Amino acid sequence: MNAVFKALSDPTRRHVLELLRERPMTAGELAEHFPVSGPTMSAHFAVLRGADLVDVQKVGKTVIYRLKLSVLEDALLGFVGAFSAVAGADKPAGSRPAAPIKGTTS
Amino acid sequence: MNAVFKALSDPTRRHVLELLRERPMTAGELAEHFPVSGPTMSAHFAVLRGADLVDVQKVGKTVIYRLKLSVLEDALLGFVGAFSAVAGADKPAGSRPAAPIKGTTS
DNA sequence: ACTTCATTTCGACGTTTAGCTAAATGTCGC
DNA sequence: GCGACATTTAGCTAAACGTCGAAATGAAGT
Repeated sequence: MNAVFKALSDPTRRHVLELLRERPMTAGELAEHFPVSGPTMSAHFAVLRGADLVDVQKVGKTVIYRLKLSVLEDALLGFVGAFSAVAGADKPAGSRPAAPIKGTTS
Repeated sequence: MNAVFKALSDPTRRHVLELLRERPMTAGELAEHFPVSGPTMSAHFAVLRGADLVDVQKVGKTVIYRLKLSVLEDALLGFVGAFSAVAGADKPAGSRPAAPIKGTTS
């Protein structure tokens, strides 16, 4: 889960995931959307694989990347869900900040 | 928004936000939860401030940090919301992956 | 077999980051 | 004003990161 947030910390990788949201794409197809070198993109893909955010399928001489939506959701919604009552994520009842620390607003 | 994901990429900072979810806390109070030095924590706080994820209030010789939930939600839910139909985040209708690329699962 | 194409691995480089200690800043009680 | 306390700033080191070009791998096509 730490790996997911690490993977998400780079704009290029987030953009890759957004592209993958529409449809699976090959490495080269994805790479066309970015002004960086092939090896750089390959490194980004490796990070996404390491976070288990994508599925890989080798087809001939191309590699198809496919988004693993559930992993993204589990990490992101699991985290935000703990903060606010949203997304069906079951969060503890006592989530409403009430204790005004020690001598703050008084 | 990139700053938010960057801030979230560190486990310590995520944990700080989780602590802040319960109630506002002072820098020292937060720092007690982590095995790192004060200055290191201060640097983490600076990142969180830079991402606008916390509000700061100086009270006497202490500094109170307060979670800015809406910023967290905007970034996180805005991102996940674009992927799946969840959290009331309005996402485009054509989000269902349908095009099976070229010669994939066939 | 040889070439070509798609992608990854390797080795290097510059930047960023998390961590530290020491020192500075600011606030309180005396 | 002085000393104690809370926090930040400054200056540093080591590790991690994003990027590259060159080389390696692997699958077709000829």
